[in-house]
Amino acid sequence: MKKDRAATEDKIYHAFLAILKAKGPQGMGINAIAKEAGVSKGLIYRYFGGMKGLLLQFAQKGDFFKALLTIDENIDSIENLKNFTRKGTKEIRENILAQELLRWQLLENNENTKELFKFVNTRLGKTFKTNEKETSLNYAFQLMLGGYVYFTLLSKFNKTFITTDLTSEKTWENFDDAIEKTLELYKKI
Amino acid sequence: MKKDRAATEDKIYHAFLAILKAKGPQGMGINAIAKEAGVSKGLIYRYFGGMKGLLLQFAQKGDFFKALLTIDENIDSIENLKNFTRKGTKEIRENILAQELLRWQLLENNENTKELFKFVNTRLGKTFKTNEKETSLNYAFQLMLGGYVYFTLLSKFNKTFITTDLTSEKTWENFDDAIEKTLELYKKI
DNA sequence: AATTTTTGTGACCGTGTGGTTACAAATATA
DNA sequence: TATATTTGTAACCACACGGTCACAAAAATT
Repeated sequence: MKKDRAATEDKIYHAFLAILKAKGPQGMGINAIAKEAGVSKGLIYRYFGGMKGLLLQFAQKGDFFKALLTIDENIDSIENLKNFTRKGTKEIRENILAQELLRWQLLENNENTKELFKFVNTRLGKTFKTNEKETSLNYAFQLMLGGYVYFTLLSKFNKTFITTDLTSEKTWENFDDAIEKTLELYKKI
Repeated sequence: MKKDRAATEDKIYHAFLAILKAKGPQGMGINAIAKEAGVSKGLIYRYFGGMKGLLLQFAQKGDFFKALLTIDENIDSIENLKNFTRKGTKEIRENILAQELLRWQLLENNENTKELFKFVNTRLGKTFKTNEKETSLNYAFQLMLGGYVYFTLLSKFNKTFITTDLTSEKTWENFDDAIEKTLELYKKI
């Protein structure tokens, strides 16, 4: 049998990503990862230091919010907010890894995930620099983005939110338009 | 030993509620409920038909969104939306049972929870009658309410969202104000 | 070539899970 | 009072979990 530590670590790490994408935080576990990687779970402890170390590695590599990182425009004007929104909402709905991370944050914050979430938040803070002024616009914008995340996460297991069809592409366009429209209303005052 | 089926069923049901409130969907399980109720778990199967039946019972009793049910004003004008918002956001942040239900909806939708969530949604649909016109206002309002829910759920395990302090009462007032302000902007057009 | 170190495996442990069942105690019925 | 029925318990099952460990195979070192 061929032995290659680097390759094995890779297998483990990518199995971790695959599990997170496919099963979400619920399906995440040492056994599942080991099985997916086709490797003895002892190696996860030896090479990564168990789940905690694995999550830390994931955090430091930063394999999430990838596309959002390319947005380095300052978000100070409403016009820039609008640009950010389109890219941001698109990213959120396409990046399943990010979705599962955001879902995870709603479930727990234990010794294992603590460091990971700290990384996630600083990373988010870097890209999502709202103007620090405590304006209604700022809070309204945060609420709408939060709602976008909420509905995105909800859509995994629910077809509708009350009467709103979460499976329809038109719905998401309407959400986008509504954010834009709202920003324009604030622009006028 | 005294034997009283009705009393036992009550113990089980209230243990279920207590567990859901205290531990959330994650801590929910037959063993935990039986232990909390101080009763043999076999009775949960005999009297309720296991977790599925227990959830169904919970759904039919409708012990959630209690306060929201008292809001029977029609939400057709923006002024009514504003009233609804204050009461609605207050309810969301105070009703822990509702929070854990909403959290649950983000995690799974299996054979057990299926019927429960259906009930939850129809119940929500009854109280949360937005105007069915597909206006930007409507979508913006939904997004902001969704964001409110999102941040509420997030606040259980996270002190902040990026730089926004989720533990500060002022923050939630700002959110409320932002919604109201936004609605007023829409009112003017 | 002989020895040490690294890599990988599979069995094992304790614990917790959902679910069933045999049996005893209490209650209702006759 | 004797008999049937309901209520409750505790043991038990198979399984999955995280975690450890002794041991063998491969690779590196001497």
